[in-house]
Amino acid sequence: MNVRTLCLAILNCGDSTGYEIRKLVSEGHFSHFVDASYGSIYPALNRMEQEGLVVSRQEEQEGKPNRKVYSITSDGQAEFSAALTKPAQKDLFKSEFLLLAMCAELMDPEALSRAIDEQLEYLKAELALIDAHVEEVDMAGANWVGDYGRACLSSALNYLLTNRADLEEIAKQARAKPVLIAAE
Amino acid sequence: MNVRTLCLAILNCGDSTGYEIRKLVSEGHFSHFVDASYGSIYPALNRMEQEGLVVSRQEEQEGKPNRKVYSITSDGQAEFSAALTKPAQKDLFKSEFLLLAMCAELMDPEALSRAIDEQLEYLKAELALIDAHVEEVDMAGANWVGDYGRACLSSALNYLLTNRADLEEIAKQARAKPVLIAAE
DNA sequence: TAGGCCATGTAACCGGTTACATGATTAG
DNA sequence: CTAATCATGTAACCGGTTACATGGCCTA
Repeated sequence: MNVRTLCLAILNCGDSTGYEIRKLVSEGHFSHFVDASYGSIYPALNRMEQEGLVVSRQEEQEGKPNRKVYSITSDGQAEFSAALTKPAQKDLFKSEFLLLAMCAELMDPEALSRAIDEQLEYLKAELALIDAHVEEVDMAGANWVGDYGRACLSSALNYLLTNRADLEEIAKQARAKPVLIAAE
Repeated sequence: MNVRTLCLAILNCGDSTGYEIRKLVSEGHFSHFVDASYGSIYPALNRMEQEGLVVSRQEEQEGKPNRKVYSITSDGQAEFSAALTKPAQKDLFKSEFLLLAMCAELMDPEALSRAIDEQLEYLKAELALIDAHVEEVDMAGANWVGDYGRACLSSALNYLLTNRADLEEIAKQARAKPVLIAAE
């Protein structure tokens, strides 16, 4: 899923500006499963306007800069539909924390404990964000997606809380033993 | 986490070749939370050898091409430790499926059902992979990480199985009603 | 005999981020 | 007076992927 299609998806739900799209995808209720920055959103919007997939109008505001409000066209909707029809890409998940956890035996116990604390905070923050966003959004799918996210995050959180000691034990015991590599 | 550090992490667990590293990170037991391809692994390994973070030796094999086996040096271990000590990057999660789900009301019900089926298959396949990998690996952290993954994936799977009908209903009802956008 | 696995590597490309430029307004 | 928010945009950079080149061996 490239930024282009992402913008179409959001504009298909209603008119918006580049600024608002960025907020949605990197802080708002879309931010849990997509991301994009100004540097990719604005050029994408401009190019799509040239191609006739979206149109824009200037909106003046008092005390604030002008907004450039984009609307999706029927061509844009067609392109978006086409994107929806073909099989979705697989989820992408990258976790530095799990890499650390995998290498627990090589880690300094304190550094590991710190990493666990941070992961715990991160998971809690994500859960809180979902709660905050779901309230303020009225898309039909949003609640469903919110609950999906809660299910995953809370089971991760729960696992981490109840099993962190086991992981920390691995780091401690490895530290107690003489390092194997040195023995070779 | 860049490819460089990823290679160091793996070499810190034991000697390996570029070919093996790629297998581990994109098909093996690391593939659930990291990824990298030949085009980034080989250059990273070469550069790190120049910098003295790793060393290599040729190993001849009968009936197969030579292997270039890399070992981490003490300089490499130092760099890796440094990377472990500083706060880990947050998890990165991108999901085209959740984007579709969010836009359920705009989707063709059949396309949505297909997407759900595919997501279900994907989650099952990931779970099966974990089971397969955990058996063949002896790293201390691997079981812990495997269980973490199972916790997340199985709750996602479970949620999807028990709640897919609700999502499908959103798509169907939106289709039944006249499209709102057209009414504007 | 075709295709897949082993194994290493490179070059072109690309989708994106980071950092910057600009500038008014409002809140602390 | 400072920092943040609103708002749009660009240019340089970068980390990575894709696709290709090479070539022997093994399996269907």
